Amino acid sequence: MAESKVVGRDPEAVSRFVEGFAAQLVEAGMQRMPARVFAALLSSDEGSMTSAELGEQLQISPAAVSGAVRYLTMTHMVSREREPGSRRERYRVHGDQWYEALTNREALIKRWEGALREGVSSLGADTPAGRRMAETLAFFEFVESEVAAMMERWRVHREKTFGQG
Amino acid sequence: MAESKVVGRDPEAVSRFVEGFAAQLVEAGMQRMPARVFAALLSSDEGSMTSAELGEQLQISPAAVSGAVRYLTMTHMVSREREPGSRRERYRVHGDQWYEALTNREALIKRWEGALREGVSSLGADTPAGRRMAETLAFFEFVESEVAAMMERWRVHREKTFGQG
DNA sequence: CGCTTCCTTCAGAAAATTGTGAAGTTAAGG
DNA sequence: CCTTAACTTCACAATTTTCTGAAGGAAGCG
Repeated sequence: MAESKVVGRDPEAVSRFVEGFAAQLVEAGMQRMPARVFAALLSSDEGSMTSAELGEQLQISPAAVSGAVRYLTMTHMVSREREPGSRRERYRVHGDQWYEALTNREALIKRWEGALREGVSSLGADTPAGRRMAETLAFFEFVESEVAAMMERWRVHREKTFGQG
Repeated sequence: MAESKVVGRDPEAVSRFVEGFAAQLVEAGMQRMPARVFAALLSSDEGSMTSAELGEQLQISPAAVSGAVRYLTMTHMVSREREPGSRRERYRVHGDQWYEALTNREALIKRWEGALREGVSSLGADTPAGRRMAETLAFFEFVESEVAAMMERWRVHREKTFGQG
């Protein structure tokens, strides 16, 4: 289209993507509003939006934005910035920080490991069930150790493919 | 304790583990009943239980067992077996098949990739948002390719540690 | 120093999810 | 072939979750 440079973004196309991608995230277990907010940020050209912009695009109240953003910052998917000299806050999805958040179920896995350890000792390490749980525990420990290395390889791969972006 | 060989399993300790581990799985996004059923199977010495046994241990109706099991079999966390010459069904957690299910968000990731691809082309590969999404897409493709290799390394590691179990 | 703007918190209404009982279906065993 | 045991499906009730409007609080700007 001739107008592509200035208008560029067809709001309808953006919205379609946002809602579609958010729906996938919801199916993966994320709450609806955090998912929609995250998808909106991901599809913004700046990689960041203000609370008001989010509210308008998603047709939700400031309260809903606030709740979603609280969740997203707590899980490190999004960071908040103060626009200098303004009461406005910008919410930003960083280039790669959120990849880690998505895969980095660190705290979660730690707790699973704790629960499994307790299971092994309370059911007995010498019982069939105890052995099965010990093996499960070993699996998680293994994954944990591998993920760090994998993310490092990703960083290398990413730089090769996209430059230091 | 002297009775350890025959009684062995303190039902209360088992229940404590089951409910505790299930709660962790719930926090990770799994539905309550599937989580409880899965934890119960995991902590059983045979690695399998009948519908009736599950209903009794978890104090839930046959309908709830049925629903939970449907979910678990669909996600390949559990397999079902017919007890030969009986109407009873046994639900089993296999040694390692479920590890894969847990990490193998294959179908899910495929759909994310689809949604992202659509986003890249509808927002334009030459826009900042498009580039960000292309990079995200590359990340998922990278992870997908790495996970297979990681599971292979796990199998080797597992055999070394536990024998061919 | 007070006004205004923006964000957050809170209580409650609306909506979605979840588990049960009851009825229905399939298949073993006499 | 009929009986009966076991699992599944369905509709509904109860709980839980989710989002909103309204009130409250912090921070720039005149």
